[in-house]
Amino acid sequence: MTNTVQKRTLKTRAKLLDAARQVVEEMGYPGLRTEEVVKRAGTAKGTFFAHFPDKDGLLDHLIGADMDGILDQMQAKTRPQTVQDLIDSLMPLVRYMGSERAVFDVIIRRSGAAAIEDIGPIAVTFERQFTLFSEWMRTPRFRQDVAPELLAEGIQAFVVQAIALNFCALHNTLDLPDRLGPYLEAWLTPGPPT
Amino acid sequence: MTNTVQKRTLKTRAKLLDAARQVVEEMGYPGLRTEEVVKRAGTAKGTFFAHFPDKDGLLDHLIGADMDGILDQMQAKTRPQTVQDLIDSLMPLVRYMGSERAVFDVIIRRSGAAAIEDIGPIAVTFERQFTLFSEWMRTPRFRQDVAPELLAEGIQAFVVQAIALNFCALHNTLDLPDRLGPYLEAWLTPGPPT
DNA sequence: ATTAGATATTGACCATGGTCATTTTTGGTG
DNA sequence: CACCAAAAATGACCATGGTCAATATCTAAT
Repeated sequence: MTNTVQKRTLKTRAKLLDAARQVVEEMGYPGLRTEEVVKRAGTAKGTFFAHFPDKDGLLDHLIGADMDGILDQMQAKTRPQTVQDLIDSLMPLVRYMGSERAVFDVIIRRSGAAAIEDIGPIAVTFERQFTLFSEWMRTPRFRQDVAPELLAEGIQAFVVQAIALNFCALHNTLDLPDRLGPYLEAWLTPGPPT
Repeated sequence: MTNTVQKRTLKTRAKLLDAARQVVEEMGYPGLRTEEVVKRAGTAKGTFFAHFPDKDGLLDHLIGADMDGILDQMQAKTRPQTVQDLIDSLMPLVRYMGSERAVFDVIIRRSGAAAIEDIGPIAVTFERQFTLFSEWMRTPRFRQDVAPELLAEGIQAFVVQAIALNFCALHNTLDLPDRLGPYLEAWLTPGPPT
């Protein structure tokens, strides 16, 4: 019994991803149509859905790859020493996540998965974030009364909150770093307790 | 020039909402089809979209109404005095928000709006939450070094985070209140600073 | 080189959300 | 009551994501 991935599979997948990037470039995420992707890739529609479970699956790959690149940059830097430092380090990721409503929506939808087998690239980057942030928190510069992992999850929560509020007409008065600042100050370097 | 809302408008809208509730009852949110709603309401499809901007708009109303009811209950209670107390008060809302993936997704998508004019029922309940939580935070039982409003936004962020992780295969090991506990302890009653 | 079975591709087809020009109903006015 | 303009309802139609039985292609074994 053969059970190999054929070479053309990788080629076709690459063609689809390239075509998709091109379409996003030209029409933006809201203008992305599977028909158009398939047309440019020179494949049939069915091929698309043999490679990706659905349109979200494609977006997951495109956006996940971008996020992975940003995380590479972040990982190359030294551990942030202050909250301001942390925000500076976070901003590339935060700006990307909040760059478009369509992007943010996909990221939120795919940041976790109901089953292990459909964990996609974005969900993987969230695990990477978690690991990286946990590592960053292992310093006396930030509060020591709770585990670094908990602090890391909190950072993720506040990043999402800040971006979400920034998309909201009632709350988009503040710039992203200005919104993130108070959250993270309060979370990571709390003042005197009551 | 007449410029009034006709009586039948309200009737039709009520029929649509009733029909929708019925369909959700029978098939759940994932099984909700506009065709089915319209059929049961005895109207044409176009009528549906004259009353709601899109399917999400209908869900916004259904879910927003539920959340409003829960907030009524919460508002009737006295101000929570401890984190555990707070969690108990929050749980009805949290359980509802996390009851189904489909419900959570709509809530997240509609918790804010890009333009004032398309703020829907769910977005309104998020403002209500914010006001209520801010009020709850006006007590020396919780940390005093940051504004109650900031604490309130943090509570919202952690509620969303807890529910999101609970839907994720990699993280759904903890029960919701057990996940929320550490977050809110750390957020509202931080230990000795570094 | 042939063949068999696994793997990949195809495109007609379906399901469903959403549109809009047309028709019907409403309620105020002379 | 008859009339009219605004408001509401209609349903054929469109756009687009997704399916699947049929077909083509690959690869390994002989």
